[in-house]
Amino acid sequence: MAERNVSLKDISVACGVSIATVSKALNNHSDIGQETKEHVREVAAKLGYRPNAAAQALKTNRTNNIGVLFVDEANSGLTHDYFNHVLNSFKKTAEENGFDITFINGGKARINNMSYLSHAIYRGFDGVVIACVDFSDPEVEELVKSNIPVVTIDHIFYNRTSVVSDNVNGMKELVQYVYDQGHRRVAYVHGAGSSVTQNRLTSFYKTLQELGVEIPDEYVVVSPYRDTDAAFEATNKLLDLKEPPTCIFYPDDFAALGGINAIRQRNLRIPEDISIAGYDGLEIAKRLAPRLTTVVQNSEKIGEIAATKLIDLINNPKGTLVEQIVVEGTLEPGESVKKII
Amino acid sequence: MAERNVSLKDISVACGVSIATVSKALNNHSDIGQETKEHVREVAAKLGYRPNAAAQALKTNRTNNIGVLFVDEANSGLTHDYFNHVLNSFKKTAEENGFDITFINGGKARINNMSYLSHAIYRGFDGVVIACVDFSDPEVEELVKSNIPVVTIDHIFYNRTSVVSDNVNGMKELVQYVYDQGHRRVAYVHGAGSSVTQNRLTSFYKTLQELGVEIPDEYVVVSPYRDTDAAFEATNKLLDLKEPPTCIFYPDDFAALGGINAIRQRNLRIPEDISIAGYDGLEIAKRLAPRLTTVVQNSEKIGEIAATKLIDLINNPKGTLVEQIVVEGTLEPGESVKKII
DNA sequence: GGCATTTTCGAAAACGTTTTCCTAAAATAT
DNA sequence: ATATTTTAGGAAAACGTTTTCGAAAATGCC
Repeated sequence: MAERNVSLKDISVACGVSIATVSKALNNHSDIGQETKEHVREVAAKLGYRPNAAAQALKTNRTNNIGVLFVDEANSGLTHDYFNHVLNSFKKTAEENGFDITFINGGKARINNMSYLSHAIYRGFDGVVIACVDFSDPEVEELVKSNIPVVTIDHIFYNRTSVVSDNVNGMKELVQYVYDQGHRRVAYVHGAGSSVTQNRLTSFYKTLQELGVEIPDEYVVVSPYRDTDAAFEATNKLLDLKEPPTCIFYPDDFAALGGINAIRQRNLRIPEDISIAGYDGLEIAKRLAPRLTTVVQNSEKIGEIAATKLIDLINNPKGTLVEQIVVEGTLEPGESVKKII
Repeated sequence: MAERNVSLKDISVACGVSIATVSKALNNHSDIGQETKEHVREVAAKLGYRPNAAAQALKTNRTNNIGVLFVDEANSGLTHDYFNHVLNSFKKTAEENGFDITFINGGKARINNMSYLSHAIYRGFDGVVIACVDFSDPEVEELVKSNIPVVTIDHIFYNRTSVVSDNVNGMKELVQYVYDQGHRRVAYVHGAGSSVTQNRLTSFYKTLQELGVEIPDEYVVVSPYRDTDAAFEATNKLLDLKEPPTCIFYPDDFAALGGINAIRQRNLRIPEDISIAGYDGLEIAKRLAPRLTTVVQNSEKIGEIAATKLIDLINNPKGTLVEQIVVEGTLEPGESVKKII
């Protein structure tokens, strides 16, 4: 930080014009002559000028910066295999539109112990994307009620645009597929806690009901989302039943790994002895042997749409309508569900 | 953005003191009386004051913001399972120290087509962490030669502090382990391109040489890092040899999955018919059956140290010494290497 | 009570922009 | 030739802070 960065003033003295002229020339205003524009730009380039984001933000109230709220219970937002795909896609299209991305930090590690909203105001984010958090957190609510443009992912707030994966339809297809393979005794390891998993569970029940399949209460057991060890336990519980299921649904692919381990430990084979299905369509689902039957969520599209919508909102806060966008997933049959008869 | 945010001036009129006094009161300067301090703070809280980062940055030349350069060839930075663990850990300790994190965007999606350095200067990052990029990129070099505090991860630049995973020793232990299990015909799928994979390869050669094991040239085949399909092909090439290896090393756990698929496709069993080893220690390594023999890198520690060192550098640019920190990994024996004899 | 300190506070400049008006000159019209 | 319009550029305020320096008020000391 020894030498100062070159500023508009430096260019202005080098060019013999005013600061205003330099600013307007660089921003291509119409009230500056063509040759002065070119001259100013040349000198700016020669001097190695780079604009100062802080000064611009201070003056214009625009930062070209989007806040990302991406915290889950385990504080593992970035290592969450589904959400980091969403985020990566979000980041890509945000950057293509000239926006940077910075995290709104959570947990106890806050700057100055600021709330999410305070943090967003402090940094002057033009907009905020919320995903992968505890949506019942009052601080999230505070943020959602603010007048900062917000897009939520995989959760719907009244009066805010959101983009959600179609868990209802995805689960419906998955259940239908398993049913079509002949399974009637199906169990569900339910990853309680979020509207996402709740939607999946509800759809699970509803679809089976429509198909005329009844499932005993003990076929539905709760286990935290994305927790292989808990899924391991839950699976054992199911396998210990006097009449165990022929197929087990997991709340996510990762949890399915826990199930696989429990099953293998009993020297049972997948899918010959018992079938399983995951959800998410993570990379590993394809790579496992046997390939996991799952629903692959279109994380790329979700991130892209979220970014596009948020930027629309930023550029036109009043004129952009609030909407709920549902992104379809696709059933990936895999090999982990056996065809019965 | 309807209503203006409350500023120091608002507090100053509400309190009947000057702006300077308000600023000093909030920043706890010693030349403000205790009661005025308290009064100012009360009013500030009541009014819902939040500082303005842009104004502070403009005045102080500090942003409390760290730039993250995290781009790989496939532009999959965030979905890279090793690096997102590193980043997650980096983020955590940075935030604990009052720093935010924003990405320096790469690819063709640059704001105003700025170079990495320009972007960093534009945003006024207090420091930058570089990882997971093409380190031979001239733009990276430009950034590294600048006077912005920089810490690099898994790559060493002269005169910059770096924190690297000990790939040399890790690979040495892994080779030694495989050797101890009785393997003498070992092959290597080399993920060319980075100093990381280069170090692993070199260590592979060196350790075998020390052990008196010679390996034919065709036992080393190149394949891109983290590419399951390419690893699939590479594995097939190795299995087609008249005298195939008894154990295959992969450049990373992910690539190992490609190998597993190739092996399984031939109805060979792991490890009974052929042994394999990965590198990285990703979550999946533990979850595969059989559990993958690998070296687990201490991604959490790497991220934490990188953040700590960068912040040291930021807070004391002259007084902090440049160093290369090597973080040990740990051998995870797993079950994918068979004991011969 | 007078002097020297110490404490407490404020005026003002500065950081690097953008933008609103305003003016002077140049171009055009009459 | 004069009147009118257009074009090109500048002065200055403003955004919200921090910080320097100086001044006034309070306190200490004899």
